[in-house]
Amino acid sequence: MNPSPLKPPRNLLQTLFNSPVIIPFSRHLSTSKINQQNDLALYDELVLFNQFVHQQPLPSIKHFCKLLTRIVNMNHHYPVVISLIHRLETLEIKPDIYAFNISINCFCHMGRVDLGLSILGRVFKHGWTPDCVTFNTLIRGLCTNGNIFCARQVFDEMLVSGFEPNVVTYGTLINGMCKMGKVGDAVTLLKKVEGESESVIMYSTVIDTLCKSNHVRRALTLFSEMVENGVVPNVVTYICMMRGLCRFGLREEAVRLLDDMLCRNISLDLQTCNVLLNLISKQGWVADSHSFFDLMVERGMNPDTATYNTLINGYCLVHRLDDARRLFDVMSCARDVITFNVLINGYCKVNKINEALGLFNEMSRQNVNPNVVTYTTLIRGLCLVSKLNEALILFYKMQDCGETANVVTYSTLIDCLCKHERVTDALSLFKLMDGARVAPDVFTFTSVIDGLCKIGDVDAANEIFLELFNKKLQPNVCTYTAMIGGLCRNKRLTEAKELFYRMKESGCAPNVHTYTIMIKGYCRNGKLDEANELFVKMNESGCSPDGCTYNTIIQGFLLQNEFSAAIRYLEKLTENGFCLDAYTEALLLRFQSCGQLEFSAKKVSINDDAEERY
DNA sequence: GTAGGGTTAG
Repeated sequence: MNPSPLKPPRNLLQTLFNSPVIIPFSRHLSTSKINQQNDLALYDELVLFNQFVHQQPLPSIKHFCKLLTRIVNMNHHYPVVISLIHRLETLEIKPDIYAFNISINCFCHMGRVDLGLSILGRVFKHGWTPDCVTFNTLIRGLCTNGNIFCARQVFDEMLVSGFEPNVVTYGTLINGMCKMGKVGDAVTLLKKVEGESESVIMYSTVIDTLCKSNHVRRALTLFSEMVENGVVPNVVTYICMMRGLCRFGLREEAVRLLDDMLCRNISLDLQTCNVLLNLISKQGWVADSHSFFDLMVERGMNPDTATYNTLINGYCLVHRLDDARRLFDVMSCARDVITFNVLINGYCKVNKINEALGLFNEMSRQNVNPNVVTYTTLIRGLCLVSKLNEALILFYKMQDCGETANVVTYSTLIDCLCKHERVTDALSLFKLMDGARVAPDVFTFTSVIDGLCKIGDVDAANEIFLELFNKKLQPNVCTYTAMIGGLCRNKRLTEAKELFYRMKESGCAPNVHTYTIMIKGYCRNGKLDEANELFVKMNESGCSPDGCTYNTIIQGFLLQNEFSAAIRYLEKLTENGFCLDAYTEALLLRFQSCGQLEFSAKKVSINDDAEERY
């Protein structure tokens, strides 16, 4: 087979270095593959480099540096640039500080900060003076490689050697500290440079880190301090702050921040508006997102399809399907596949499968092609209304239509089959994935593990659990909880306990479901002291019990005739505004009627809908 | 050559 004329030969560099003549190369622009275009662009630059090398007199090092920068920016060809610089040296073209900085940057990006540092030594050896960029590049490299300590040392070295750090130096170091979770150090450093107009970037970095590490109040305080210091927040600052406020459901503060931003007349583009709109919509604050939408229009912005999709999704999230539909009908720009998917998903979530299917049929009339998401959404919708066979038919139909099922499609079906106790069907689908070359993810594994546990086949579940590790996947809290639950239900308490502690050791925090399942396990095995102990522990580790946890522990005590403890928990349940479930209520009545328990059931609210989860 | 955020659906 002939090699593709579009691809440079593999030993390109070698050829170029050894060749005294310019290599002829015919270009074919018909290619559509991006990587081939990148190869072409690189090839062109390499040809140019080769021309430079053979020019007399030689172009200056500046010209070479410009070329090298282009190559780096093109597609991060760091090793290529390193070898080109090496080639310059063999040709006795003296590198300047620019060339050294480029080398350091390349080495840092290749994860070889050590080599970057050795370049610094060579800079001194050649009698050159490093500049701020030299230090900044090294500090950045050290930070991204996790060596904040060394980065700090370079920074201190800079100070004692009389080099003046600039805003970028501080920004780089602050960013590094934030990424390493040392936000306190970052704030201290930030205080040293506050007031600089460019410090908005540093403030944004710290604000973002605070928000992402659950310190949204501290972020808000820093935001105010920043404004007081005369630093004007920009769109980035607002987006970071808004995301934090939305994540913690602080609606009032979020709306105030949005108003503040609009008052400042900060120039907003459509894309930024869509990002903000998405944040508000995802919270289900439809009234706020709609007024923001109106404001966008007032300000002369033309909402695009993404704007409408975001807004429609917001209405769907709060189950206001009629409003979502109205927007869908009146939208002033073209509907795309996402518009349909959003609304179809909205209908599916409220079990309106016929409306969802109606929209699906509407798609072809409007010349919008359904994609894998459309099919997966509908499959999920069908499963939700227990139409499993129809879901399976659609699964095969989508593939007939040329749409390939992906891991989400498989996982959705497998999960639904498991939940309907059709574990054998789920397993055959699970095995089918291998042949279809679709790699199962942690969600797929969790569904299968849970399904097997629920039908009592804990050994099979455990095998799948081990397979997950073999596939280099990391179990999440649901995976662990499913497995622990299975072990508990099968009276394999010691193994369950072991896994519970192993989960914590691996850095996966148990949630309310995990704790409740463990508590139930203890209760069922008559270990009420340990159940009690864990109940206290879960509170201490910041995980609040829910109604199900209370019901579980009350049932445990009642069944062991530990009535006073049961009543104590019953009171706590009431205090915290939770309800009894049907089973707890029946137990209470049973013990009351045989005179073993004196308790007025009137004091507690009973909720027949409260489900027994485990 | 060096510092920050975000792009709608399962």
